[in-house]
Amino acid sequence: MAVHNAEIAEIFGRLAELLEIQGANPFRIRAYRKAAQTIEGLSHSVTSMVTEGADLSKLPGIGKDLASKIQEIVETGHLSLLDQVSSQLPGQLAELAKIPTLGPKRVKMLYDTLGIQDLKGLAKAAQAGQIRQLHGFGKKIEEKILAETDRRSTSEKRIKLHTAEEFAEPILEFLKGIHGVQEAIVAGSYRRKKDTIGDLDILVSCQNGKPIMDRFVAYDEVKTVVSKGHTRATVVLQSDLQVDLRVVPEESYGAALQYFTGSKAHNIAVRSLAIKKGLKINEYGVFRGETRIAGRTEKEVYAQVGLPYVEPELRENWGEVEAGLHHALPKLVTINDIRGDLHVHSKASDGHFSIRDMALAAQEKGYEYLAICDHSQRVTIAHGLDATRLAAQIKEIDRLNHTFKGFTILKGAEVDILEDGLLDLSDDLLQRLDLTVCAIHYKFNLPRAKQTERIIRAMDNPYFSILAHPTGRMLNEREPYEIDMEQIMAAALERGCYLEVNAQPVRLDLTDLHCKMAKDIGVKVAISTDAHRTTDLDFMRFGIGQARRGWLESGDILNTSSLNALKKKLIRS
DNA sequence: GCCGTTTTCGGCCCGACTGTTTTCAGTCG
Repeated sequence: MAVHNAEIAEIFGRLAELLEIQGANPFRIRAYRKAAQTIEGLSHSVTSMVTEGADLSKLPGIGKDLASKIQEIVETGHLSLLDQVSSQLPGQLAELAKIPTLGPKRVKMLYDTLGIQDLKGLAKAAQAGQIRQLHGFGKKIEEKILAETDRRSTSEKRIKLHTAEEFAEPILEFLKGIHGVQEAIVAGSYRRKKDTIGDLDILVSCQNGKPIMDRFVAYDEVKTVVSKGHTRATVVLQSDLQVDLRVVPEESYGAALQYFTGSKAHNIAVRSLAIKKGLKINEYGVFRGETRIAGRTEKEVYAQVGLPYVEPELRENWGEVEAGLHHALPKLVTINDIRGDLHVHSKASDGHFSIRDMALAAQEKGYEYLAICDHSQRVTIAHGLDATRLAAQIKEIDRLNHTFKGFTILKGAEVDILEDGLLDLSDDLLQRLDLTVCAIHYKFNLPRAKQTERIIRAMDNPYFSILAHPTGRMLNEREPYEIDMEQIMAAALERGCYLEVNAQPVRLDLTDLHCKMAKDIGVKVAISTDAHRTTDLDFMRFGIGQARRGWLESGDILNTSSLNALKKKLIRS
């Protein structure tokens, strides 16, 4: 049984958390965290690297010791050191440390003095007023713990980027309207276009922060004020979304934006570069001794440490710092590179608009083409098309195309991949289409090897063009099904097939890391909205964000091609 | 535990805010 990268990362992450509570050397803890991150960001399976005899200690942040620990995990499925540490400390202690105001030190204290091991015990002790009596604790901390243990039982999830926009944009408008505000921007993972957002980090530049803080905490959606100073404040909205505001003077805006955009790991890497150059970077600027030598723009901050501007989507410490030093950063795809959408629905299946309306909307966006891909017959819940209805749709599209100039509707279908890997429509019919997007809609729970085989067998069909929403995940709703993505991508490359980055905010599937894997393997992807209504075509921006996080350039994307080039690429050899 | 254009030891990002203190540890981002 192959151990996945995510599992190895998880083991190191858990170990780091427990070691932290034990009070181990913080830099040793950081080493485990960094290793976890490195492994999570790899596009190649560590298990196969071990099998191939690759030297793991060549990986950044992984030395001799961690290399042998990885080997142990790959070979045995677990890490004896973690087992040993877990036997000394109950595993749930790490969960407690995730509660605001509780960190490793306080969790250790609670465990040592009151024997608290889990959320339940914590809530009980807080209700009994035991916590406030401990040294270093008090009434306020106890109240916060109570509030949090209450809240935990109701909600606790990262929200989708799309949802975050709905909160962020109005707050931004509100802040921009305050007298004295020069610039206001949402930084953090929102700016890095992560698929989900834990909280909103907003940065404002102005000369005097105090009045802005006063207005901010009085924003009408604010439920509680967690903290408030002259330059930083944290509030929680009615919706339980946390919003952090940071105010800096204009001359520090770039440095603050860089700092506040993160990621944390990226910032550590950049600041380490600065140290080597005898510089110090903080949110106010880049300093040599006491003198500020940069800070107004992000670009000049990066320039001081010998880096070109790094796009926010790349700032994950997934190799962008090294690439920047070697002038090898990708020129990321932008929404303007997109020439068409290769997966949309019409009301023939579960869409809400006619083919003509969808096409007009796509043309309005400046696209050259749009592929209508309604569901196939098996997907009855979406009113999938059988052979007769699809044949009629093909004729309709041919007719409609005569009415458009400089714009082409492509004939497609979202074909269900049946359990045995066959496609849900006959080859006779499929060959009359310009392309197919093929997807799994049923039987999500096959074993990994079977599911992988199912998809690859489907790709054997000469009319398979694009694997749609390849992992099937739905953010906060459904886990991805088990597949060997590397094997699938290699198979797609071999057969002249493509993978989709489904731009639906709830899907964003492929993930960012999968995009990076696709680039490494050399298989191209289609960024498609899976639109069910005309306005859904705007989801393209989320797909673009995801692709950019995966280092993809215009040339890595199928639908940046002109219509003619696209048609050639869709012909399987 | 990692790492090296101060290289095999001695560093490791950096500052704001809170609560519990009475000068600062702990937490957070």
